[in-house]
Order: sequence, then structure tokens, then C-alpha cells
Amino acid sequence: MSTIKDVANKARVSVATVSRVLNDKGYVSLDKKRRVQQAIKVLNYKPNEIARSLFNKKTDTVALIVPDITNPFFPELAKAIEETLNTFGYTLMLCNANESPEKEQEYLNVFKSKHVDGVILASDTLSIENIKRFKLPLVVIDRSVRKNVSSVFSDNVDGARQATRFLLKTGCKVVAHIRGPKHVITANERYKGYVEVVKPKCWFHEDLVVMGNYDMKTAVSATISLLNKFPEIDGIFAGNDIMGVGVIKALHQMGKRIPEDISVIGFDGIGLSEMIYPELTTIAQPIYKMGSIGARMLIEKIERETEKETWNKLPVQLVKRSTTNT
Amino acid sequence: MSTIKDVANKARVSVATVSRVLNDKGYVSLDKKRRVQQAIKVLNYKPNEIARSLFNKKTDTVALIVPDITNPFFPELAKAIEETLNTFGYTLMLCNANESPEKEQEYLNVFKSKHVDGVILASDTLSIENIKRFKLPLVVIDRSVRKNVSSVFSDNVDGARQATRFLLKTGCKVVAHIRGPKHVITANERYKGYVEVVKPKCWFHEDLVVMGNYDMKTAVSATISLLNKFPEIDGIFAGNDIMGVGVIKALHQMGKRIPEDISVIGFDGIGLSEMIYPELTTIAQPIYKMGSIGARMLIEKIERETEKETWNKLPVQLVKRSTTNT
DNA sequence: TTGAAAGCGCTACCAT
DNA sequence: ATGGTAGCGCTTTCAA
Repeated sequence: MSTIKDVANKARVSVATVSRVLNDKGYVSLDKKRRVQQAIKVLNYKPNEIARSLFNKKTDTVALIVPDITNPFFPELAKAIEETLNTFGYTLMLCNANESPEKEQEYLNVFKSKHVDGVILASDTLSIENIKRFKLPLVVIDRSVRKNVSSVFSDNVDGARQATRFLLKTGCKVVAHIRGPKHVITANERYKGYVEVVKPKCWFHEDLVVMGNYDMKTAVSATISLLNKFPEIDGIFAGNDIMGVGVIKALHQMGKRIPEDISVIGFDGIGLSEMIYPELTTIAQPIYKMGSIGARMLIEKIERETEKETWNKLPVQLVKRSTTNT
Repeated sequence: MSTIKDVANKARVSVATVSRVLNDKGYVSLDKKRRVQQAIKVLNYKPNEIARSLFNKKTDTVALIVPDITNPFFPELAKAIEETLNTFGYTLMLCNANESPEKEQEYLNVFKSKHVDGVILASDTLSIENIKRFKLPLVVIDRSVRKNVSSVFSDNVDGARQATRFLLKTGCKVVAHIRGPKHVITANERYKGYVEVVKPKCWFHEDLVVMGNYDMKTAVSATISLLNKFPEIDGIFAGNDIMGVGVIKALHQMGKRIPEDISVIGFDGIGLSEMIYPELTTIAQPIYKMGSIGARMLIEKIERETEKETWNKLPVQLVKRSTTNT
């Protein structure tokens, strides 16, 4: 690997001059400029970004922490973030915290030593206070929504209201909800939206809400126990699409027809929701947009060195498919 | 952010001494050692890995290039790789080439400048020759299998044979195959295994094989056109699980019963295959193992600085579920 | 317009 | 056992 020195030698100029043409900064005569460019080409020289970073205190890399890379929502989000970052000259370091606070903590330490320029957090095991101690430019996506950190997220409450109302409007008499974990904000918000709509109904009682873990397995068992206890249920609002898929699976197993016997609606709008049969009606988050906006917000923070925290609530959209009546 | 100098000052020793205790190298008296450790704690000092890398020529980072992060196979693989890497003190840079040769090329350039220690390649748009020019420690997983590069992959030919035979054994009379893209090696190998088994059959003809793109959409249309042309088909071997899901979807739409009318088998063993209904019978690759072995192989290469290329073919396993007869 | 040299934070060599 | 210092590859002052 050739260095700036090699280039300088070959072009018979000083390293300072090479640096100048590299960064297009300061004066350099056309003649020397050409000689340098020539030498660079001949030697196939590429600046050592490590050395550059040491001086500049900038690595042009950004880290993204996701809670579970295996949940299709996050790859979709990651893709958007990565693409946006790339167009601005950053590269992404994708980290899977695997729902473990220790790992998340450990990552933050690594980021600090490796001097990543900023981090996007889609995980939620650590408190924001804890993370802010690291003094890294930060934006939070989706899960953790706190007033005092830049964040982008969708309107979960409204989405849940829409979902529940839609079920009711299309003929459901008794709508249950399989909610996500207590410690996940989006789960709480979606629950809130659901309750708002059903609370006034005479048929509503708290046992129509059951806990899931935002994964398929728990949704299957939740569905089964729900229907065994309350056979009158004819609509289920799943806290996310993965659980929606679980509900469908359970319903199939139980021999229920969808949507004739029971309607199902999910939340997220991940690709999976249209892969299955019947295609899942869902509340679609603008996943790509969330990622792309989040990335831009972070870059803004990094480059403007601003402390200003901004807040971005995105609208969601009902996508009618085949697990609900028309 | 405090530096080694700050620590040295606070502990009233030289930076050399601090470096020694940091790396546990060379002699240092117990007294000074304690003073240094104390200072480190007080200042909350973390070594600057950038500076370290500049000297060591080692970044403890490894890059993984996947063709499409949105295909669930790759997150599962990435997870395994990341976890393994982490236990050996490396961090992973996950890169989504998005099936684009340009992006893959661009990434390689970045890796070179950022001095990643090695790369794991699960993508296949670039030729190995092209990649080898970069002279980076490299191991290839899954897709590109070349004799002259360290690689880990599963026994696709055998898996395809097993899949096809199983369909036949469970009563299928005419088995079709929806294969993956021509330029993807695994697709060719699976095709080969299928052909080996069906070639001797009197009912076999080349039109029973149709092209898919390893995604759901193409599988749906492939299934429909296949069955319209050849209604006698009663078994479909899909080139991967995503396409298997597409087949199931198409079959549902066409009102076919699975497996009574038509049996389906996939390939990969991704989580998705058991999320859908009916659960997809498939040939499971040892995904986690592939990732973990690949990561180890790369680390071996990096740390031993060996040029030796090793080759690792892993066995696959038939997982009987509900899309096939018993 | 150009080059010499200091310095980014760290490691390792060479004295002592 | 300890410290001074050169040097990793680069950028940026400062002088010329």
C-alpha cells in the first residue's frame, strides 16, 4: 500500500502539496497538480482513512443499533439508513444488540473508542440518560421516544385507532388486541390507541388484551388462549406484523376462516405482510422514510455540531388487504 | 476525551509506562501499575482505537457484504457472524450491496481505505479475480464458491437431491423446479441435484424447470404459469424458502390444496419457513454454523496471516413439515 | 505557490 | 523497571 510520501516522491513535490491536491485546498500550480494526480493514478494510491481520522477526529462512519436483526422490520429500516448515509459519504456499522442491555452497553463503548461520528438507536434496552453520558451525536428511531432526544417515529396511537376502528367498521363485534412488551414504547402507544376506541363499548373488558413479545411464537399461543376463553372474538388487532402472521397461523390451525370468522390486522407494513396468504391488512409505517429521515437528522447533527434536538412524528397508513372484510 | 498523556500526567509516569499497563506488556512496578489504573478510572480513559490502528495496522473490524439484507437468510447469517466475531474481539461492518456490482466495488474501496482487517463475502456480483486484487483477507460464504478462495457453503447438490427424492417418495408423480438465477452458484447446484434425480424419469422434460429470482414475486408468477401449462404437476421444489413461500401463496390463490393436490418443498430453513401456514417442508442449511465457521476461518486468516485457502462443505438436513405428504 | 515541521494518540525501541 | 522519542500517514500552520 503506497502512502502520501510515495506519491510525493514520485511527483517530486512535498507531502504538503500532495495533501493539498487531495483535499483541493490551498494553492497548487497546475503543473504540480497534474504531476500529483498522475502519480496517484500510477501508484493506485488511496489515502489512509485511519491516519486521516486521527487528525480530523472524524471517521465518516455511523453506527446503528437494532434490537433484533432477525425481525424483518429492522433490515428494511437498516437498508434505508445505509443508503441515505452512503449518499452523504458515510458508511454504516450495523449492530445487533440482540435485546441485551449488556451488548448495547458494550457497543457504546466500542463506538466511543472507535470514534464513530454518531449513532442511530432503534433499540431500547438502555435508558436515554445512560446513553447520553456517552456524548455521541444521537438520534433515536422507532422504539425509544423521549422528549429530550432527536427522534423519528410514527404515529402509533393514531395507527392503532385506525386499525381498531377499521375492524369495527368492517363488521367486527368484539375486537381483541395482542400487544407488545410493556417496556417497548411503541407497544404502549398502540395499546393506548386501541383502548381509546374500544373503551366506550359495552363488550370491552381488559382481558381482551393479551401480552405478546412482538414475535410469532407468542402471538400463536396468545391467539389460541384468547379464542378459547372468548369465542365471541371476531377481530384481532396484532401489535405488529410478525404477530399478525402468528395470529393467522393460529387461526389456520384452529380451522377458523379469515376474514369470514375472524378479521386480523397488523402493524408495520413489512414485506412479509404481503408474502403470506391471505395477505395481511396492516397499518403501514413509512419505514424507508423513517430510516432516511433519521439518517439525515443525524448527519445534520454531526456536521452542524448542533445540540438542537428535533422531533419527527410520521403519519401511518391503513393498507387494506385480505385478512379483513371489505 | 482524555488521552494517554493525561493519564500519564495524572499518574506521574511516562506515556510509555501507561502504554505498558494498557497492553500488559513489558515490566512495570506494582506501585506504578496501580497509579496508572487509578488514573484511568478517574479520567474514564478509553484508548483511542484510531491511533492504535494507525500504528498496529489493525482495526479489529471485519466487513460483511450481503446481496440483499431484506432476504431473511442474510440477517440470520449476519447474526451468526456478528456474534462469533464479537467473541473474538472484532466488530462487524454489515454492508448491503443491494445486488449492485458498483456498490460492491465501491465497498471494497472503502474497506481498503478504512483498513478493515478482512471481509466476508456473501454476495456474488463481482468476480473473485476482481476481488482478489484488493489483497484483503477474504472468505466467501454461500453464494460464490470458487476453488481458490476460502469458502463455506452447504451441500446444495445433495440437498436438492434429497428434496426431489423426498417429493417422489411421498407420492408425487411429476415434480417441477423453480430455480434461482443463472449467475448464482447455489441456484445452479440445486438445479443440478434436481435434474440428476428426475432425468431418468419418463415424465421429465426441461420445461418443468422455470426461472425465478430467489424472491417471492417471481415465484408466484412462475407457479401460476407452470400449473397452467402442466396441470399434471403435483410437486414443486422451490430453489429457496422465499420462493417456496411464493409457491404456497400462488397455490392458495389458485385454490389448490397443500399437500393434497400439490406438495411443496423449499431450501434454506429460514425462520420464515415455519411462520407461514402450512409450515414449509424444506432443506435446512446450517445457517448459524455457516456464519460462525466463516467468521472463524477469516479470523484464522487474519491472525495467522496465512495464505492457505480452505474449503468447507456443510451437510444439509431435510425438515419435514406440512407442505408435503407423509 | 511551496515545503518543513509540528502534531493527532498510540506503540515500541533504545537508553539508562 | 522506566522514560525519551521516533514514527505510523495524514493535515495544517508557518515561513519563505
